[in-house]
Amino acid sequence: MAIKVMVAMSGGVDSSVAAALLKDEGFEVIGATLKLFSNEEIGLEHQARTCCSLEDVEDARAVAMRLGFVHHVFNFGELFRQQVINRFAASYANGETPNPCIDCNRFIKFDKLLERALVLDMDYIATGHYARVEFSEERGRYLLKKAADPSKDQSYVLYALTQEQLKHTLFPLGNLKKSEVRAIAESRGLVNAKKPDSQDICFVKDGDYCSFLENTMKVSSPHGNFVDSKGNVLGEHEGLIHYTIGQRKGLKLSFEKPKYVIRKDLGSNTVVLGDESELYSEGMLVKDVNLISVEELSAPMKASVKTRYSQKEAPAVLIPLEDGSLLVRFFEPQRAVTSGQAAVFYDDDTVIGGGTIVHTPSQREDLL
RNA sequence: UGGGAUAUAGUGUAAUGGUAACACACUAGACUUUGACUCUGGUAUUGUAGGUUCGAGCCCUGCUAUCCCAG
Repeated sequence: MAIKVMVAMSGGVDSSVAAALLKDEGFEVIGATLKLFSNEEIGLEHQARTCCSLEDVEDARAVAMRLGFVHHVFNFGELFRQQVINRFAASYANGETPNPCIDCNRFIKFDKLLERALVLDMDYIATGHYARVEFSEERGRYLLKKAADPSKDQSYVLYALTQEQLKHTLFPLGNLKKSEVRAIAESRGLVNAKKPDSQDICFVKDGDYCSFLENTMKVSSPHGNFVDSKGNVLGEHEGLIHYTIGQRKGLKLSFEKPKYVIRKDLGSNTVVLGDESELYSEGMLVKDVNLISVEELSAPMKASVKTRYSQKEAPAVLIPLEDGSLLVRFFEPQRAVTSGQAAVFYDDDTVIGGGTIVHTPSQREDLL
């Protein structure tokens, strides 16, 4: 009997090609497109184009039809709002810089969608992510690995997957290059072969997350002062949510040298500016840790650590703490380590695990 | 309404009298989970009115503005 796979299809080229490849390999494929939000919900005109627009659903459906398999649309709007959008807003309101894609993977695609797939008697779900899953006999564990194409690797946003989830997950694009994927789409005559890569946060139109937070989510972020590390007032800022650690542009202030956001203080509603040199951290605390390649960490371990998406990994030591969080010490101080962002630990191309960065300079002293 | 000094892009500075430079900011684009970082471009005829000179930001005069000292 054929192995059954549900492919999460966004309407983009990647997930479409993933479906095509699985079909070629003889899997019994069902396509599923998730309706995650409505335009009204995210403060847009009914007609406006977004990633969950009707066009995208139609693209996915067209591909499914062309390749000859069934296609469903699931409405996960309520869940998406709770688990992704609300968490995103809460994180910003708390002075952090969140990564909603990770939550979407963790709570929606690889949780609720997988659950539904299993209920429908599927063996696996598959997505168009650029990453690889392997089972290690030696460890008796499923491993998450980087994609063969390092420039497209998305293992960073998948660090939160559990063994149970990985066991039922396929990433058909893990060994392909983006150009190869486009070529396959082209040769199959898929409608979205030339569709631009998606980027930015899918539920925020034009990258304007500030107005989304303030107008749609009603997050209040009053103006306050820019100060230097000594507390001298340098100017007025437009609300904490407008800034992230390491930010240089958009401060609307000029000095002899470029200034960067080195800290945000929720209590005093101030944004602290400083020189590039003040951005570096010796280490950080990581909470909500999910481990993949190992069951648990009982002793300090060396790893390469990524503190932001598309940022180079840096060597560090992971030190397990009693409450399950990790203390991470870098070999070389790292730039712009930011609360709310994910820290992902690698051993070469294998994901050891990851978690959420909790980091404020004031904590640095007692922690390190 | 006494004396002195200065006046160059949004900001801070540069330019032996010879066709305005640098940094920051802003802006366009690339990259991008981050209007982030980074990268590549773009943006002023020098407070104002005259004068000297082949030629003035640079010299001279008036005006205006600002700063300092004295009141």
